[in-house]
Amino acid sequence: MKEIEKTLENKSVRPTAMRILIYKYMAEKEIAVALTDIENAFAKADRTTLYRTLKTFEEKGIVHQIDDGTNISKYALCEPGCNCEIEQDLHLHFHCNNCDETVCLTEHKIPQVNLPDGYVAEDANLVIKGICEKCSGR
Amino acid sequence: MKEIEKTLENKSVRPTAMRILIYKYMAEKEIAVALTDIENAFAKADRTTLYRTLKTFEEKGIVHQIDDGTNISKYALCEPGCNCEIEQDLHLHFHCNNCDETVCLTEHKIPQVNLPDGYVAEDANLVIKGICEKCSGR
DNA sequence: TTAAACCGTGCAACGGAAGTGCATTTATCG
DNA sequence: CGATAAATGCACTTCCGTTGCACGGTTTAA
Repeated sequence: MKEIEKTLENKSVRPTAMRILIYKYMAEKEIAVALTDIENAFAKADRTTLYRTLKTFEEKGIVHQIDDGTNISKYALCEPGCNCEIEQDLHLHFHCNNCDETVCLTEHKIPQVNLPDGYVAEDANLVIKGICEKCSGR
Repeated sequence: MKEIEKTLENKSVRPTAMRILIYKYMAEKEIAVALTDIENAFAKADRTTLYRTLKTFEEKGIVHQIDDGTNISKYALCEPGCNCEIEQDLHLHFHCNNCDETVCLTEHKIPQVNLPDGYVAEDANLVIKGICEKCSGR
């Protein structure tokens, strides 16, 4: 718990109770979460607060936003040392068509792609869809 | 014009006036279009019709849906011989951070990715974001 | 040919999610 | 303690995707 406080402070985010709880919630979940998920988990909290908390976390590099093709923004904690903004650091995401969960495959980086002349890459997003470990029965 | 009719019929879609127009519009545009784009282009047509037309087109393999990370579904015509459903055929998409346009890079396929044990890939989506040819000034 | 079935289209409305403005509370600093 | 800024909560708006229903034209079957 104290660790979370420290983590937030290191990223220059004030460790309020709400923020610590949200961080904790995301740390326990191993999958990417949507705003609605957090909303349901914390019935007490207002959606706006959660919304802005996620925005703040994202700006400060605490979480990264994931677009898994469901048209619902998901978020996941950045691994220690994750530099989302650097292209080489971009890992891919896996979305399960069965359980509808999205996970970070942190170890799997997005392969380098050669673009046509004139195109400049700044960011990349790769989502693989299929059946996840849990649902495939290994 | 007659060609479009034929194309639609070949895909077992009845070539109504509306559908031909929409097809024509998408063929002329070289970028992926959102429902709203079409809506603005055809002020007369109802949103629902366009929506369902796109759905139909998608089911019949005339267009493919593109998720470029803007949380707005875009659509683009399939190239002749495009088999969107087959993983090997998946091309990548480029979204320009400047002009906000999304294009298909049909020639650029999504590289094969090794997944952890237990994960089964069925589909993939790769979007590169950056500056497009037009905006980079070559 | 006429009736029935089907399909395409249009109108209205709903629901979910993102986002904004403003008031209020809470924390920080002098 | 008081002033200032940050965080939170409430209300509301907008946008997009989606659905239900009704009308009209076209196709199909008797």
